Amino acid sequence: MASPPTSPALRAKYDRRRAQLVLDAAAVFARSGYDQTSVAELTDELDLAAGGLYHYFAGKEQLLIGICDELMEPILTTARQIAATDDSASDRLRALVRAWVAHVVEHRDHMLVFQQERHVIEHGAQWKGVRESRKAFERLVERLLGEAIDEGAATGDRRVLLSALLGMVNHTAQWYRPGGRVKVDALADGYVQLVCRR
Amino acid sequence: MASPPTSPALRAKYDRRRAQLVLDAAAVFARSGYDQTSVAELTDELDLAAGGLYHYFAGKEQLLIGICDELMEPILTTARQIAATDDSASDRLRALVRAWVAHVVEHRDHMLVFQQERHVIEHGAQWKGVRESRKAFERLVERLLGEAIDEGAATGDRRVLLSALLGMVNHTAQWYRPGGRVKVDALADGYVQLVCRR
Amino acid sequence: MASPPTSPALRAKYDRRRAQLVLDAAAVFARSGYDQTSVAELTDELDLAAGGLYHYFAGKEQLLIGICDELMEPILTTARQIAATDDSASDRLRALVRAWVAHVVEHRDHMLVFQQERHVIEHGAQWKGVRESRKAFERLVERLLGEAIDEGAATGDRRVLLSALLGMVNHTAQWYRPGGRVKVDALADGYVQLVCRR
Amino acid sequence: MASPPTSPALRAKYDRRRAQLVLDAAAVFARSGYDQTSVAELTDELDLAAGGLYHYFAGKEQLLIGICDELMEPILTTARQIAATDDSASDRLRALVRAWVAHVVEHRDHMLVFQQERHVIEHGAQWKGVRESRKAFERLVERLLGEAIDEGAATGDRRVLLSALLGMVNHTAQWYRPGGRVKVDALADGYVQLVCRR
DNA sequence: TATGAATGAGCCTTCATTCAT
DNA sequence: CATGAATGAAGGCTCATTCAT
Repeated sequence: MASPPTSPALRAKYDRRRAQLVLDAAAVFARSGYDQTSVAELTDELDLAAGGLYHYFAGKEQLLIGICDELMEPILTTARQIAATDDSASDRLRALVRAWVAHVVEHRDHMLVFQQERHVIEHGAQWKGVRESRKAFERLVERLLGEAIDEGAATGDRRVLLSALLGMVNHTAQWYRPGGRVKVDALADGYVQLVCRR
Repeated sequence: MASPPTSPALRAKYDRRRAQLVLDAAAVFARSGYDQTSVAELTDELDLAAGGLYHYFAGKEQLLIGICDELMEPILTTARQIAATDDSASDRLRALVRAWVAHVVEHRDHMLVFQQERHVIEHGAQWKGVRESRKAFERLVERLLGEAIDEGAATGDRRVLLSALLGMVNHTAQWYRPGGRVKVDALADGYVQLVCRR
Repeated sequence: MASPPTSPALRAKYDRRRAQLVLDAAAVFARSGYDQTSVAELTDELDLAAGGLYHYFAGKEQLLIGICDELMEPILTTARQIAATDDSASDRLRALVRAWVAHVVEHRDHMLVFQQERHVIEHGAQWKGVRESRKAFERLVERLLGEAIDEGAATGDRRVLLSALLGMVNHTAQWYRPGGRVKVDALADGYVQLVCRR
Repeated sequence: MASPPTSPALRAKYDRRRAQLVLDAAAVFARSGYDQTSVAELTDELDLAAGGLYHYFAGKEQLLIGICDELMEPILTTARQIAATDDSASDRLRALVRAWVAHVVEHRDHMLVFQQERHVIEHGAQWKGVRESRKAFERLVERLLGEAIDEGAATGDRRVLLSALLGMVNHTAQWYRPGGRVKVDALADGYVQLVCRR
């Protein structure tokens, strides 16, 4: 892989291009499968020659890491901010789920790619960073659920509630299409009600 | 691939061995990844030489189909039987979710492999049968949920409830270990309560 | 490969079976191709299990050798007898070509298999015997042609006449079907006329 | 297989290389046998790494098709031109056989490979084009022979004469070496005399 | 003799990656 | 920066052959 340009102007252009490539690649992988898409097929769709990709990424896997990072980091940051407010646990939970569902819907391709390669990500050494982000996010949700239970806003086993919430929200990527009958916030609120009402 | 033996005695032995291979392969794939496990690695763990697999399966993918069939068919049959009883919708739903969660837990390996290869299964032509089974099962759950709503046992959007239930139950395979604190039936009942209580 | 039985009665039965297998294999190979037919496919058509073949032949190639021997040896013997008579060169040539064409037609399968594997036979060390037979036969035809030229029954370059005769007679296997309009002897006589008339 | 370059300059280079590979492969296969030569052995002799072949050909068989096309198409075109002239049938026949023998001699490798794989070519579905060319050529020769018979330049059964001519000319590849005693045109004329003189 | 499960070397092909231009 | 030809390791699969039954 070539090093990025050092001149600031060129560096900005380079970074823009790189980010766009991650985005486009996410779409291609979501549609055609990460493993099932060869670098040749990918670069075809990216309007790049086979070798051109390696100016921006050290390898195919770096693209996958880029996709996962774009998926995890913003929602983790947002979740931390929401969790840190003074609202009631159930209010913070609702806000978090809304942001989370919106993020999943907006990053549907990223999510689908992440789920395709879940097994690899959970086991490979080079995936530690992504794994840590996922775990941090889940712990955060779990803490909030615990507080909601303590508050009386939810009942049941915290671990079970967490798993249910993770399952239902993440599964959203498999079927939800924006612009359909169900609005994102309504969907998020629906999920929260399932977990919170007694 | 060799044809199966025609003599009944040998055929039974052949079928037993084949079924066991599917079972063992599910375990290997669940642990090491379907795509990440070469046939050589697989047959190593199956105590077979590389070519030996092809006496029982026409290709690596047939193994995957075998795994998916073992996963889908029994639960679809069971679900149909449960749905056909005279109990109330919420009782049938609870029974179905109990059976379903138990099946997921007992076939954890199968489930994890299925989820690994979900993208391929949803798109490949040779996967039509497996896809139909999945859809039939989901329609069945959806119908039951609709009845539960009509009965007043559940409230909310049927489509959303369906997706939530699918998400939470299937996600169970990612974390649940039998012999832990949470019992299977309690877990299933917990899921049903989330969906059903008002 | 198991050794043949020593008891004369059993040995005769064994030899009969072996000869029949060569015959049947020739038909299968002629139709489906020697290289394109696996031992499994072959033994299927021979009503034998895969391993059964190895009671009669040390390997697939021994079958091919058997086919070639059945093809070469009788015609070589016959040709030698014909060449040794006191008839004129052109009469002996006619007699030889008649016998030869009849042999090719009756052993069409053998011939087609021989031609399929001609390259292997011409180069492999284990094929020396078959090669020698072919060369001996061709030398015999060449000598006869030389005599026919000396006699004035034919004109032209001996080497060219030989090659033409070999080409036309052997090519017969590619198209001739017994029972058609052209009779075998007429065909043979036609070939001889091409070579002999002035 | 990679798609050919779109830029005209590169495309020309690509086509040149591809054509040269077909030529070189014909020589290798003629010597070592198409079936007996692994892609690894072939690419060794082609000064290419194992995978490199697949930039130019979708598979080993495409090489064979390329070889056969180079063999059939030029002679078919030439034969059509010769047949369309106003010369007498026997003159056209002589011209055709001269061109044909020259082609066989110049494409000895192609011819030997074609004959090696004759069985496959006559039966495989993907070989229809090559088969049609062969048949078209043979029909053309047959028509010319018929005219020669009608003209009184040849006598005998048209079908037999055709088969004889095909056999002798094609067999030439098995033994003729350019630079020997017999010149190509003399050889061709010798063949024509066999067929034509009364 | 006969069976068919099992072997394992070898095959063709794919594909992420490199590098001269 | 970009190209695309070339690499070579690794993959899934075939098949002649062996051997316990």
